[in-house]
Amino acid sequence: MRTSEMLLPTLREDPVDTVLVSHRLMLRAGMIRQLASGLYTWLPLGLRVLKKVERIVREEMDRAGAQEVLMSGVQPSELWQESGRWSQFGPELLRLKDRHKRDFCLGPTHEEVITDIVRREVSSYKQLPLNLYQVQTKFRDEVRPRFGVMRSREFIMKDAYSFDSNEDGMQQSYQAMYDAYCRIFDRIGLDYRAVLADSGAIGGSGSQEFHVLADSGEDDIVFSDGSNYAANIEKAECVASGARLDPDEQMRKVETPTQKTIEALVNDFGIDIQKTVKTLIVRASDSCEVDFIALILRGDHTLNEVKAENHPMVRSPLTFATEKEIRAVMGAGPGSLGPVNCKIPLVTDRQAAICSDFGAGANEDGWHYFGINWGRDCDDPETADLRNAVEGDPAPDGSGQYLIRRGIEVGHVFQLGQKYSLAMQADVLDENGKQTALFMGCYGIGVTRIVAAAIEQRHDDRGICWTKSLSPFDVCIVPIGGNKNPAVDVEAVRIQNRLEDRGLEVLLDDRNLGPGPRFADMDLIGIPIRIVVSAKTLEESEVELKQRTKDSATRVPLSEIVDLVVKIE
RNA sequence: CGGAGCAUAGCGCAGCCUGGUAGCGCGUCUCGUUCGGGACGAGAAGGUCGCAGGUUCGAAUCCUGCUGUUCCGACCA
Repeated sequence: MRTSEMLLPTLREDPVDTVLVSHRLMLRAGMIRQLASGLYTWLPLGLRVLKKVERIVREEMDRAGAQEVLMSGVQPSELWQESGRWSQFGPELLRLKDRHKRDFCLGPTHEEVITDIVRREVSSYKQLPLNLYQVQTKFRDEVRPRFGVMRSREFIMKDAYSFDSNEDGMQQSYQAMYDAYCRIFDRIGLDYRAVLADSGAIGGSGSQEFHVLADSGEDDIVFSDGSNYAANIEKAECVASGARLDPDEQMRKVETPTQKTIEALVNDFGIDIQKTVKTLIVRASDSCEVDFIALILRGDHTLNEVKAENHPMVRSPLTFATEKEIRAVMGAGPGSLGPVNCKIPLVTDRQAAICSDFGAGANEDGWHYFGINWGRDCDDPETADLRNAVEGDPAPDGSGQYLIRRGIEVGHVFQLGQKYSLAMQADVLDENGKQTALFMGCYGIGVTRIVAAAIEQRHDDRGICWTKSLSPFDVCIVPIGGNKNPAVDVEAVRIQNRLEDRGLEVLLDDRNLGPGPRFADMDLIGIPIRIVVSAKTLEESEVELKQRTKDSATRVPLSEIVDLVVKIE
């Protein structure tokens, strides 16, 4: 390929309104252009990278025994009503009507469609296990698309679905996908971690996410410094550190006319923040006899909304009480709430439950109690894991302490179990001729997001630094001074042909520009190997070889250049 | 959905306050020179100033409404 014939609209200046390096570099390198909020056109250079990712994904999925299919991006509402998600999904599901006024949606995922095809076409356990995947455009009407293709509304995802007749089989299928994912991310060359995850609204039992570690990531990933334990902060278990001490103080009531926050309480009374608790009022689940319950956390901790929502007494979705509701049930406003004389059920975080001699609101405006002790001043608490982990927390397996890093979610594997097969009557006959609902797994990889994540991890101040596995071209050739010495251009083309004969993808930068802008562009678009052909080096039958991530170039005899380049990893 | 910006040539921006011929840099096109890290000269093209109303003799500029887009927050298999 020649740059003179390619649509390669590189930008010299930084585009405005780009927060992420990857977004800025993808625009500058001419990989993508924005069409509308959260919608992008992939230009030739970007598409080449995208296809590299897709190819690796396909090869490893095929190797793991999955079969590729392609499902419609537009889906009929009936299937979604059957699974119950037509009403569960919010405005993120883009709904539309056809000319006959029938309801459809743009598929944000394809569990319903795949379950439908399998229940129609698969009727016997002998046809299992089965794993079907596709590489498809998904659409989710994100509230706030941002960061270029990192969080766009339309994006390409590889989604796979496994079907087994029993739970054991499902777990084997899940493990096979987990292993395939590791191979995929290894081959792509990402620094990633597999972490435990909440299965969220999609439902099911086991779930792990694959995260690329990057400061720009949107998720907090919690690791143990002493073992392989790693989890999304949504999921990372928090155990109580230490044990509750015996009471030292008597409970006393203190007037706190202006102290409505933990911070004010700590500042104005000089008490240890770890000797305070805060009280949050949320709507109770339908199974409770009351409308609201109170969640208690230690003063320096924050509520983990996913954990809270998963608690049987808490309504899903998590709904905080309004100030008016709080006053009605508690008799005091937020800022003066606490466990003593609390009129509604309490659920207390494990760590808050081992506090002693602590301070909390008195459920009376303008008053707090200090020196509170569980069991003496209020009931012994019903405990649960409700808070977000913080660095230094003990790991639940006792192996060490938590560290927290940012991660970009690029893959997610779920054991769905029978959630969809039961809702949609996807059954097969088992060995005994008995109807049994399928055990499913689903497995996603954010293909477009991987391109951005790879750039987040591999770039410098001049531009992108592609790994060999993702680079849009293997080598670029920059001829210099061809206008003076025609041998330069002749030799550049000869090298190009010889490299292409060896199976490499070569970009020849034959634009009628000075060397400066061409070097800058080749650095920007990140081709890992650069060959410079100039009159100066040609006199000695040599060319210059430079690797994108190395500081200096080397001189190589013309006769050896092709063999040498082929060998570079 | 709350809050805050922005919208003028392909890109980046000035002009708006104080109404009166639409500008600058980069890029693009032509010719010539130039070729080891974003060259030089000469010439040229390119704009319903986001859209719709209003005020005015006259609106990019003032007023109203709308749309798009970005950022912060909430949200997010």
